[in-house]
Amino acid sequence: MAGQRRSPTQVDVARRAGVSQATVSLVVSGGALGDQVAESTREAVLRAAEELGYTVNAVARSLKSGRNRMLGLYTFEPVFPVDQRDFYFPFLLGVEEATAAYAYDLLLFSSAGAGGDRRIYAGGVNRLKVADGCVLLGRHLHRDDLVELATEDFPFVFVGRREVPGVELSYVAADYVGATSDVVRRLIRLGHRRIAYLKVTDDREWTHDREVGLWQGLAESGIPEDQVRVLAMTEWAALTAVQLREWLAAGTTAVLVEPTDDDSAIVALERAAAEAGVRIPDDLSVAVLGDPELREASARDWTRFTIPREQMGRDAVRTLLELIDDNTSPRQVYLDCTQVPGDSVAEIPG
Amino acid sequence: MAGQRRSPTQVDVARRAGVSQATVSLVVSGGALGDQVAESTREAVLRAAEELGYTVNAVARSLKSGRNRMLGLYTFEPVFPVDQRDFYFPFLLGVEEATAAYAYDLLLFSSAGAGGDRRIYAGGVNRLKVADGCVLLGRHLHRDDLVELATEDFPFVFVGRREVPGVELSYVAADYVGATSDVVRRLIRLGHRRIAYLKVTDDREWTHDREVGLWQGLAESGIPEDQVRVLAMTEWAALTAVQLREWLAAGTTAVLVEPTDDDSAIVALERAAAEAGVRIPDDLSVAVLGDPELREASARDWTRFTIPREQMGRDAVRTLLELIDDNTSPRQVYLDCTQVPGDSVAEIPG
DNA sequence: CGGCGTCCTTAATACGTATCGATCGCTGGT
DNA sequence: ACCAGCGATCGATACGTATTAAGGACGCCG
Repeated sequence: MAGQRRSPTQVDVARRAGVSQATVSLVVSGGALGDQVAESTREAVLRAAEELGYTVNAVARSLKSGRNRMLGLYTFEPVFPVDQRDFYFPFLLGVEEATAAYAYDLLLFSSAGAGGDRRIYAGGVNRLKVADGCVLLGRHLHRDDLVELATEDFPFVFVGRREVPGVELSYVAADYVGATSDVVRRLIRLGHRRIAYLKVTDDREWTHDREVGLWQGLAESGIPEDQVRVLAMTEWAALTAVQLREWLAAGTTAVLVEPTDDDSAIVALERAAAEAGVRIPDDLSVAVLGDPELREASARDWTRFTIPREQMGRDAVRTLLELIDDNTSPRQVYLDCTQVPGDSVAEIPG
Repeated sequence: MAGQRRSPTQVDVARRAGVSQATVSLVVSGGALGDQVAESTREAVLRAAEELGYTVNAVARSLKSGRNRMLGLYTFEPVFPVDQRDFYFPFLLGVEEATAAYAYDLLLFSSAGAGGDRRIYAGGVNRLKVADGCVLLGRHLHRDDLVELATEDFPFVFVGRREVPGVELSYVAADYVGATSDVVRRLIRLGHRRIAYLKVTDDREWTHDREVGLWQGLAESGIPEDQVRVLAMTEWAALTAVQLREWLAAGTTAVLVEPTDDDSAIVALERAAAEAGVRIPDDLSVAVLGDPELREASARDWTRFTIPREQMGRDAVRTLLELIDDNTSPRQVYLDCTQVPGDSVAEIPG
């Protein structure tokens, strides 16, 4: 029952077929030279392999060739994004789909987070290398790990723009700059002139890009920058009914909101508006700079843009395979977001 | 930029530290003998490793040890169940969770289905063996593959009961027999005596178990078997308004429905009932023998039972690890389903 | 000063495969 | 009869690590 019998190797097959191990390798893995094996020999080998129940040892093979036909997926998030409600789930979907399409297998590095903090080089070992390359994911990344990965020349692609000083990374990102400036230009076109911006303090790439998009949208519309009131996340305690009324009194007609993990900004804004008796969009237009989940938290059809998450996953895989196969230098890919009109933005008459 | 530089090995580190490769191995992988390395040597090695950016090669390591700390997940379904609406998705969730909990990585064999039909032994190669063991999934399995897997002594666990003549498999299954007999006994208790049963023709384990549960429930309630009218799937064309009225006329008060991939049985039944002017549950009680998705297809809260899918995934992993670590003989695990009262079953007045 | 044990390090080997160069047998041409 | 040429096969080696048996340095005791 429980023999734990060592599975047969090419040597076993060779012995049985009366040929050398090299010949067995030629037959079963038949590279370019696989044709030059005599038909009778091939049959003998295959029969022996069949009888012994031989199967190729993928580990040994990849030790030799350095290739595995496996792509890794690693996430810096504390828990692996398999939950369908998770922000990251669509990325996973896209990655899986593309991986399968290219006839690779997908290795989920779930184990990495078992002990709390997610590090690639836990215990000095880089498990990622079992795969031919790796797609990375997550907000809470460790830049040191990325530097180390890059210096090792290990092929990887981040989903989302990530910058590390002194290193050129590959990533597939949503074009937040373009999407945000589109939103701003649209607001201006609708007659808005004074705008508030609820910003995440944590100054990471995604926040930075939205801010750049904001200024860019203003510039392109010829609106001076001092027409914008920026409220950073630490100041959210200040996002009260009083604050809202004050803004309105000062002529503010629209608010841009950057979504967060928990979408608390949107919820806070909605609550403050309700308290202040401010109607959206009649008294105040609101545009969300992204694609919040907001299952039960808010039923409203916000004016927003959606991030092409599945597509980002697919493109990450494609880019990764280019890195691996063509050994090209790092690439940065940007994908357009899709504007969703929604009903939280109104026109300012005349 | 794109040097594709070979990453440093223990040999490189050894050279730089002025010791042998074996010593490096002792230091970095420090087995039981790791302590017997002089402190000065250890420091020198670690420094050299640090400077070279050495990381252990997981492939080579597992070639040596025969272990990988990877579990595989393979599905016989045509497309990998990453879609959240998929029947199989919760299994995946459970498997992933448990895998991570045990600090293993999860290898999704997505590639296997790229060329249409899913076979484990595509091209004579058993890719599954890269992993230490494998969880299997899916309705459209190839029993030959299972036989071959079993004869190879490769550890694997099926999610769902699967039987193959002459081989003892491991699986984690939902207790369909118990759940169905519970439903039947409940119907009897409510006064139902003549019952119809809509059965999937394709006689597989899951159908068989429900039928066994049906007869068992009847027997335990002391109801003769001829009180049941079985309608197999091929006869669904017969599931018309006329048929329904005929049943009612013959005294049938309840219908058991086995769910299918597309839940077409339920939809067909609901449509026929509407056509015939038969109200559920007033004129006819309906119990679903399972856990249909039915997103838009039917809004009703059917009387049914739910399959503990995530738990099955978790238990599959646990069982698999027992097979691997303790090298035990095959195990079969059954998990209880949960009855959901719903509102499609009514009492028959005394 | 020899013998012995302790502690540290190393050489050698195995894991299973892929691949290159070498070899061997054979045919056909001159 | 000899050699070129070719097709088929094999021997040897490398991939990077873990492990075991053996070796060497050193100190301690008699």
